Amino acid sequence: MAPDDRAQPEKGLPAAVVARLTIYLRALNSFLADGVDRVSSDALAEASGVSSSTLRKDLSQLGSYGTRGVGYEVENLLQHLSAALGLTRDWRVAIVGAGNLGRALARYGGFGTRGFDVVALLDTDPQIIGNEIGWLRVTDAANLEAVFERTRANMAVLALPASVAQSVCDRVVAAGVRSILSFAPTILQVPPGVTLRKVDMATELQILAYHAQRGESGGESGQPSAAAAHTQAHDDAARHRGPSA
Amino acid sequence: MAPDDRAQPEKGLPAAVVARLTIYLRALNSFLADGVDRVSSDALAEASGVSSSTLRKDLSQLGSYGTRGVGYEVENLLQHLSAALGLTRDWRVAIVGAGNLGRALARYGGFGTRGFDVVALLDTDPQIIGNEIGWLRVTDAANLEAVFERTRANMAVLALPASVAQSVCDRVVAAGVRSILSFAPTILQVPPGVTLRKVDMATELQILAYHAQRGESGGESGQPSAAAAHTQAHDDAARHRGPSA
DNA sequence: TAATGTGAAGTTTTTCACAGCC
DNA sequence: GGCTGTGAAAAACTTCACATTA
Repeated sequence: MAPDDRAQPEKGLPAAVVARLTIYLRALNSFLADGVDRVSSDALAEASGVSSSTLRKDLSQLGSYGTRGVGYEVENLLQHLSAALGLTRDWRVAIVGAGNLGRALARYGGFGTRGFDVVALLDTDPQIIGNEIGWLRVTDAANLEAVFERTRANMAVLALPASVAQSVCDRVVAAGVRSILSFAPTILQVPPGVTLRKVDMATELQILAYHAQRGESGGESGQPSAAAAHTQAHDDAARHRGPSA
Repeated sequence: MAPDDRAQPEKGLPAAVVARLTIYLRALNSFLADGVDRVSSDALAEASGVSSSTLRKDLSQLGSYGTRGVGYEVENLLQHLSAALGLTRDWRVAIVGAGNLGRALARYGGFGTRGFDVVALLDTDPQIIGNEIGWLRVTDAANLEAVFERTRANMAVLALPASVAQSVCDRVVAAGVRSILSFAPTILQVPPGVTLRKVDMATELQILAYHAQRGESGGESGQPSAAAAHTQAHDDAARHRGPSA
């Protein structure tokens, strides 16, 4: 049995690849908006800021969605990438923390590519609870568990000060959420089976500082390839372990 | 051979290492706040969510700042990490875009660990220009070049809609900034010599979706090590090329 | 004795180069 | 002819294991 083991998005993709797929997705959407029907691996790689070999290797892990001698059909590839990333179903996101950042995120209408519904916005501040932000009303974080159950939120975005981040994170996990995006400037611990990603301006600025500090070294400039001409930084690496069994 | 090529922070650190240094920095600050004087590589690794071998390898690239049989002095290591990351000098950050996100970032007082001064906040909206946000007054982005020169900003944070991000980015680069952190949900192209990092909720959610979609696979559970028990995702990878000469 | 620092081994990721197909 | 898909080579990164040193 099992005539074809290839093209199994369910099988487990390297973290670095997943991170790049999101970039390709954005580049493809951009091409689509410009009315471009087909792209070559070179063109897409250029727009994405990666090498064309990396791009082809990445895409080949999902299956053979290109046509030799021609390239990739933008819309088709977009479909397959979306499917691979799990964007065909809808995700219900609860934002915890309606301070400056939480409000900004909630109002951020173009919530990336669609597929992510913000279903709740919570806070503990009585002055903020009840306010209308975007299409949402801020609910009391004291009822976090109830709100998560009612809205069936399956992702949480933490827009909280560092001091309360861990305890709220624990409650969110206890409420059954296993995908968390934290904007809190602190290290969080989550149990196995929960995926946590972290976005942090301080970290990013520090990395920029490192590169700025050492100035641009007098690197050699003989690279005939145009593929390395631009600069783009991105992230990757998400670890998680199996269920507690 | 080559008796001592080590301990040269100026020599170029792997991108993955730089990303982790920022985590160690945060963990160390946390230890410091708790009044802890010394940490072992095991303890610091645990708090940072990495293996102790990785931690020691990383630190050894900076030099030998630990004491065998004892561990690392928190304050001392903090100093050395800060120096390695270029955080001993001050960086002047201009935030371009005073919409919801830009305002949130500007008000974000604990700007990570200190070392980053927000020196300007710019926008094009006449209704926003002149407003006071935090300790700043919003200035007209039409004068971007003048503002950057006057404030001697050497880092820029872009909190802009995708539609104008590239053109503003170009102006920022033309103004001489070579370190840019973009929150705009779009791919940006910058010339060689400029370091760009990108923070993007859509990307992060998509990566979470991927992991959530494939559920937690029934991985084998025989790992005796406790080092992999928690989950933390972080970023890395920043490419840049030599000066335009 | 305890815990760092580090060569060496192992694993993952990227690049190369070209076979295969349109 | 042109461009994808992919094995093989190269590079980067992580883990292991232990010599080393306070």
